[in-house]
Amino acid sequence: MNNKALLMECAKELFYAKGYDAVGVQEIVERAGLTKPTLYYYFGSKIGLLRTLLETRFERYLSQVKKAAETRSDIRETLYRLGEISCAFYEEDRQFYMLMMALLYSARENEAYQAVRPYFVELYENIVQAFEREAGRLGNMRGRQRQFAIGFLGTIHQYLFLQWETDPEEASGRIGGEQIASVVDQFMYGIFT
Amino acid sequence: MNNKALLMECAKELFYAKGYDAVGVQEIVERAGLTKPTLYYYFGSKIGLLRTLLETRFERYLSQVKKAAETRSDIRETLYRLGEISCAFYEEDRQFYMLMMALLYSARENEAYQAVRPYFVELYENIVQAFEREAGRLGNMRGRQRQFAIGFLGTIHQYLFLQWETDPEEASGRIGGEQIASVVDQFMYGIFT
DNA sequence: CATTTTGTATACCGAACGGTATATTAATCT
DNA sequence: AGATTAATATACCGTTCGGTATACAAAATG
Repeated sequence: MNNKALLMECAKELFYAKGYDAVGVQEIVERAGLTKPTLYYYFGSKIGLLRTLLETRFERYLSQVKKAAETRSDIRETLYRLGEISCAFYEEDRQFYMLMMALLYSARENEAYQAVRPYFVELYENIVQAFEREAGRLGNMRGRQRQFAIGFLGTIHQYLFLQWETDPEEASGRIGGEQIASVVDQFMYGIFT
Repeated sequence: MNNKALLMECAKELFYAKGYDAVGVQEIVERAGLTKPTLYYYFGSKIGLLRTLLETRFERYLSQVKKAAETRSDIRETLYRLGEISCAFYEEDRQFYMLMMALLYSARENEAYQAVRPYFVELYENIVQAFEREAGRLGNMRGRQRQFAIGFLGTIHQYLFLQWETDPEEASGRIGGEQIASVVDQFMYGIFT
């Protein structure tokens, strides 16, 4: 692992454990066995480091979501696929997933929140689109696509958070596909009745 | 409003807007038109201020939850009641509610997280107890009371978060009781099938 | 009225903060 | 080989951080 990647990994671990604001630049470079100018050489600033970290890790997830949300198929099928993708993203790096959620829930005026926000907006809008297309076909959503999108993302996250509380470390292995299906089913029940 | 209450109010607003770590003691006292020794006179430390704030506002909510969770009645009825109490708590001070949630989602090693944690543990354990009693009557929960408790709290929060996203300020007025009922119903469907 | 308690301000502390000017080494290019 | 660029370190910057020693005023208490 080169020093740039090393710094991102160390920063991720510390941001996850102590929170973005509570971690100093000094602390990050010490963990990496480097010095401050090296960090500033690669990232320009502390927030630049966070931004690069988010970009690197979130982009692939987002592109998968985009593809799934654009694929014309049954809405239930689309939601299954989105659930699977999200779980895979969670399993790939649980710490990173939880860091993202913590940032999402942090204060609006905070730099760290503003750094994650665009990614979640894009994620959210892709889900909205999926419901939007379904509405064009069924016409029974009464403009509640945005609520459904938030609700769906919330439901998935709630399920993953439960997994996390049960077993934070990666011991238990993959999450079963049929479990995701039942979560989606439960969500669909709440929506279409 | 006396200076102690004033400081707590200013701190709440700033913590909500910028995050606990991102707010300096200086900033709090400036907003209140006071000086640092006054803050330290009342609260001893920055974290002491947060702790006092949480204690003051959370205790009443918690006592209501306790009462509702202990009351022997149909589980559906109990969950309705808990949903109502939680919504009332949210409406009483939306900023404070969102601050609490942000703190709950913040990093484990963070002082601020450790300050809210006990309250959520107690909240959570009261909900577990309610399910526990229901299990004693029905015996069909297979030890999943803890999961149900997290799931229930998550569902309620998800609903309130949706409200918040739709209208952060207090314009829209009270949330209807029948809406809460339908949220609880949806949750119950997921659990008992 | 004297004394103690409560509440507030001035002025300061050492430490840590994010960030940088400058130098040096290691690798790449011509 | 010489020049250039990329990558790293030493040592420092001013600012802000959480917190405090001290003094003083107002209010309560004897």
